[in-house]
Amino acid sequence: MRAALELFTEQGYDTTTVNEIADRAGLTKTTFFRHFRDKREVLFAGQDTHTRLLADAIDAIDAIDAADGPVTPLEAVRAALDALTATFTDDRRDVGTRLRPVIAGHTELQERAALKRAKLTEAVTDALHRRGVPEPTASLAAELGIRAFYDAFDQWADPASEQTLTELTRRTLDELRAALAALD
Amino acid sequence: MRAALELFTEQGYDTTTVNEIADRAGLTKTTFFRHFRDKREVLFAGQDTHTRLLADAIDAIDAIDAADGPVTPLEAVRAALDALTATFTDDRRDVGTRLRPVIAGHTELQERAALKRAKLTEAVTDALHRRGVPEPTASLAAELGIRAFYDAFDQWADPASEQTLTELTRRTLDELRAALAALD
DNA sequence: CAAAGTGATGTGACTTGGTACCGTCACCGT
DNA sequence: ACGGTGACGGTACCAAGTCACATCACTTTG
Repeated sequence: MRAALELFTEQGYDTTTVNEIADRAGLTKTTFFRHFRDKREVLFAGQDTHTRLLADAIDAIDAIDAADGPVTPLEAVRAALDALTATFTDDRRDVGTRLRPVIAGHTELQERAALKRAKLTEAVTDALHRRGVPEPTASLAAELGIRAFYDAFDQWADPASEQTLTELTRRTLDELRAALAALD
Repeated sequence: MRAALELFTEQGYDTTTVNEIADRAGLTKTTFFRHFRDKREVLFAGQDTHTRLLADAIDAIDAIDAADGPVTPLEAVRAALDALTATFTDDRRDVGTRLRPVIAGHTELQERAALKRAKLTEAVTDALHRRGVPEPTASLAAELGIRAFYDAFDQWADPASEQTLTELTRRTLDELRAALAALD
């Protein structure tokens, strides 16, 4: 993954061949494809981790319910986002910074990103279903939360920003919720 | 496009080569790629038409403003959806019906679909911006509308359904709006 | 302790999506 | 009759992605 990101930023995404990536990593093309479904996937690995993080956080709420009374869907989403964003420590910020322009410049990568986002939303939606939240409330809450995450990530990836991704996400979610009330 | 959809349903998406599609259409591989960016695109052509339809409908509202007073963002979105869904006449329903399972079975196609959806949302968002709707209101209204369209399309593609896509979309949008109010 | 199993990697051949370049042909305006 | 334009065919080529087979380290088992 490191080798790939380096080469992509050095010489561009489409002018880098999988063979080059594998060479720099000290591997072969075949081995590369054993770890990544395709060339794009090397930039999006870790998605499974993220979906699990979100789902587990929501599933873990049950214990709290009994103690502090019912947890609303948006509160559950907030908890899930806290769990997810906590893993984005400050030393990984530059990865996001370098990743963004590469994705922005290539449609095939935007497609993968769009699907990954949809899968995250789906994971949160399913987890909310497991808590008994009905449709379409569950997916609306999920969409709002995931959107807050992505909006916040965009700010976080900016080197000028100094806040935690957790803080940014929380604030963004609050702003979105406020804007919703004014929708109609 | 017809040749492609036929072959995909007959023998599966990945077992059909571009050469076969071109052959059945009486063309060559080269000509195929002159019309479609890649193999997937043959199933998603018309996206440009849809984005233009949505954007134009919203841009056309200005004339109405003066007459009947201000139009809210969601009303503008509703008008855009009416313009879009009006083009899905009943004789095109079976295309949607056959398209759905093909896309559902292939990740690469879901990616393209996810990006197309994002692009539609973006088009609506931009059009709302042109009307002076600020962020994040504009994109929230856009997301809600596009989601209503896709949810409704899913019902419409079901052969059992007998309603117009316009009707289904309108009703879905109303339901989503109602669920929003109950979000928190 | 040897044999067999397991999992990660390498090797090379192959298919196919996708691009580049060039030639041909029809149509159109002058 | 002439040159321009646009759509198409043909060929060669590159790189993504697959597959079958071999190797090697490590572990499990009799």
